[in-house]
Amino acid sequence: MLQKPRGTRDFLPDEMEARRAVEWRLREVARRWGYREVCTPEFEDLELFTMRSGEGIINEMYVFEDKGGRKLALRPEITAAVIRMYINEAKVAPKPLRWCYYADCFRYERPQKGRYRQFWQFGVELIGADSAIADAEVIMLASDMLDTTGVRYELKVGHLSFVKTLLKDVEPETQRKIRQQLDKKDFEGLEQTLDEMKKPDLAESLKTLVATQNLSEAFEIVGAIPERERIEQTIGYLDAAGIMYSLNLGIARGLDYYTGIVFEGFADNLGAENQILGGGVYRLAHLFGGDDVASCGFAIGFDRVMVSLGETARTKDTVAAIVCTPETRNRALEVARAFRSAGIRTEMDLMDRGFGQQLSHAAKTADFAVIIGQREAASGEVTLKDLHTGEQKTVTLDAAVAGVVASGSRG
RNA sequence: GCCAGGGUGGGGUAGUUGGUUAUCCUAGGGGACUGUGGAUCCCCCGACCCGGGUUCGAGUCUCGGCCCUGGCCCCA
Repeated sequence: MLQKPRGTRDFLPDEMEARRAVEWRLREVARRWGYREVCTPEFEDLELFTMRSGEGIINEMYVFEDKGGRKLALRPEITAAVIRMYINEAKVAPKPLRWCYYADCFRYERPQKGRYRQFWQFGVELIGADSAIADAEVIMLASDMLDTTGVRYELKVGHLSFVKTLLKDVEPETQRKIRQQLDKKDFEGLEQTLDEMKKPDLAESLKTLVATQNLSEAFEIVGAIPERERIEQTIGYLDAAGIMYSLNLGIARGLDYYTGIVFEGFADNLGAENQILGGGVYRLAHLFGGDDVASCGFAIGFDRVMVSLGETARTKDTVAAIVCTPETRNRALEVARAFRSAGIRTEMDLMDRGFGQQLSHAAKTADFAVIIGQREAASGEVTLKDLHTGEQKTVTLDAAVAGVVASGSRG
């Protein structure tokens, strides 16, 4: 038997409905904040991704050559494509741009819990607003969006300037290493690295920095930094808005293009792959030949959110099953159309089942049976049977539709 | 890329020291039933992940691969 490709998944209707429900809640929150949806190609020039991250990531991407010999890649993330799109199509649009997207991405990695080779991200990008309130808005939106999914999470907010300032005399390669060690709280490795550099005194400062929840203390450690006022303002807005977050100045993020505030969200009931959100302030456009516009954005790992939510109760469609005889089928089609026009999911027997079998099947798959036999066809009424309670009554078509609609709004 | 545990009808399972046509439940389809439902009875459908090896004989032993689950690594 043919298998689906490694790391991909099939979604049956129940799961799709659950996913769409969460997806639409996210979209609705984004809409309320003014973030409008965009869509970029599923594949891009390979260069778009290597320009930013280096050739190394080719190993972790789906890369292919098309019939014209172009080197292409399935998108491993969306931010680069959105910024390319901004430069191509929207450079002169009134700033700021508030965009969001929901899209699948592809990475060639070893699958495990919460990590798949095709996965979905819901993200936002705020382009062209370079201010404390802009940074705060994106973090507040992140918080709002995670809240609406119902997932239980922790939001960590940091800023790259602290560590960068402390390490400003350190060569880039070592900086990278130290930031990773900080991110992982690998203090032994950190001390070793600093010893090798003959700067053991830095270890204490760095360790205090990543542990502190106190912004003033952090500023004392690093001394004067130009971003101080903006950071204080951003944090001030978050506090005033009552956003639940914790300060974590050791957040490294993977990439060098982040320049300011960074933040990450973690689900509290997942295993190794528990990061469900990541984002920050970055400058990327100039890499792709655009202006040096400041942007701030984040992406939510949609699949991990769904894993974290688990088998939560799903909103179920109310289903009406039409039960009829061959002679009354035309009338039944008319009745079905009335139910569908009222927004009710309505299904008819397609297998020439007998009357009793239709009911038997309806009892398994529907909430209501709408019975149209000879008697109902003659009188112009329908018999509406509530399949949960067993109650039934013969009423007008309008009354039957109204009854089913009312039960749907109930619950 | 590394480590561990797995893979028998759609789902869940049994399968003895290797031994006939692979067990049971469930789901699905058909029938009985003929205008009131999940019952009952009958019938049908449908599986040993793939390939090599050992053997008279492999679901079972062995090797390789594929896939799944969890962890490491990485994480744009």
